[in-house]
Amino acid sequence: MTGRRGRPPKDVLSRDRILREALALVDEDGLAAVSMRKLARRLGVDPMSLYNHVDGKDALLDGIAEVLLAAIPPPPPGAGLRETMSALAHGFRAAMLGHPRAAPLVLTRQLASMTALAPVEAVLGPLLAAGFPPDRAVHALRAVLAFLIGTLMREVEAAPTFSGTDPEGVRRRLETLEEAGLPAVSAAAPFLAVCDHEAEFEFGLRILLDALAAG
Amino acid sequence: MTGRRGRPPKDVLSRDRILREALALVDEDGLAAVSMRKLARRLGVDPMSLYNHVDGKDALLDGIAEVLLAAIPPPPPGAGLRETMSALAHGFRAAMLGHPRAAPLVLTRQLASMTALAPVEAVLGPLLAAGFPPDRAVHALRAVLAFLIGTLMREVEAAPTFSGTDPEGVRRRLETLEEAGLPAVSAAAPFLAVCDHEAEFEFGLRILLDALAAG
DNA sequence: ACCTGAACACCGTTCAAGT
DNA sequence: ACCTGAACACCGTTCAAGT
Repeated sequence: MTGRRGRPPKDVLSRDRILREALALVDEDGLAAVSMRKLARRLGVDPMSLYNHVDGKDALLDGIAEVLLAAIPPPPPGAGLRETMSALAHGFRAAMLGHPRAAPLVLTRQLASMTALAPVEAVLGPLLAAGFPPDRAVHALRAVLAFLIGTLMREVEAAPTFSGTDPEGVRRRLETLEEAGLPAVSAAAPFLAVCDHEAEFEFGLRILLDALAAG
Repeated sequence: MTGRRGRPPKDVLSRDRILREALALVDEDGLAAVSMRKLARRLGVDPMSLYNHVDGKDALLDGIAEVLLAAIPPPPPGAGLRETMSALAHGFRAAMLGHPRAAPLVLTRQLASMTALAPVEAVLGPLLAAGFPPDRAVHALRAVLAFLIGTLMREVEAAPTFSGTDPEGVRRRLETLEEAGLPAVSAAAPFLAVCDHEAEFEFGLRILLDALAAG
């Protein structure tokens, strides 16, 4: 009952509030725009106050990455191996696309925290239950994860025109590809000039899950 | 014959010399240490002189990435589809491992230059020759590339201890994994605590090439 | 055409001081 | 325990001046 009457107890600083505001800053202005000073300004606070809750800029970026990771929903409990892996892969993608400008933090950093271990457990459980020996289960997990990281990196870094929405951008890209004078590139130019990220994602994921089911 | 007598014509600045020195700087001190000023100091030149040859820091980083890409050897000319793709994949990996601290520049950036198009041509040619329709050839290329980017990112960002060389680091990691109290993670902990990057690379590559050959 | 140096508007972080 | 502000050692890049 104490400290909670009248208006809220004060918009006090906290690790949580700092991370939320930092994510908003990345969403709005991109990763390059993140600075301790600018973040402090947004929070109406002295830059050095942040250091009471966050262990420097690098730890701040790790923190943002963990917020993104935490947004991956757990897979449906009763599901089989393939459905579980597919659900987690789609959940991962959705979490990254929810904050495309922050996604490279997840895709680029080696995260050691517990938050990163939850999805690992969620994949490994069904793999072991399906009879995979632990070493092969880890192999499978890592192969799929590598693919996910690679495709999502392409998707979030891609210029919006690469998705094919902007016909002028596509035309320019087509032109560049043809001008290169490389025969195979020219022949495939219409397909190189655009990228249906979702289709690429589904294609690669299917191939990998098929291979794991077979192998 | 002019300007080449006595000692060399002067250790003059050039885009090439700048990129080589920048790569050396990344190799020695890491990406975070790269600054226009420090690079200029190494070259014995005013920072602003760099701008006569390179279009700012971002273009410099793109330039370094292109130097790395250019180191991928062309595949053996007479080879079949699978051998060609395998050779390029291994060449890509070798190029990144030659400069692990600079590799994220390649793995992270969308490169539009001609240098990036040469390997694409080298893959697409055999794919089309093998009868792949252009759209499926591009699909295949992108799936493999996504996997390569993901695995190599893991490999170059990994702490050296993750490779299993340092038994003390492995023990600490094992402990963390067991302490998490996640059953599947605990069961697979010995395999999660280390990573044989080469084996992971070969495993994923084989799966993908098999799938493409079959499909 | 290329190089220079001063200047501007920023950075992350340490440290001593406050409450 | 948390917040502050000055200070230090840096940044990338613009601009006017030199050769």
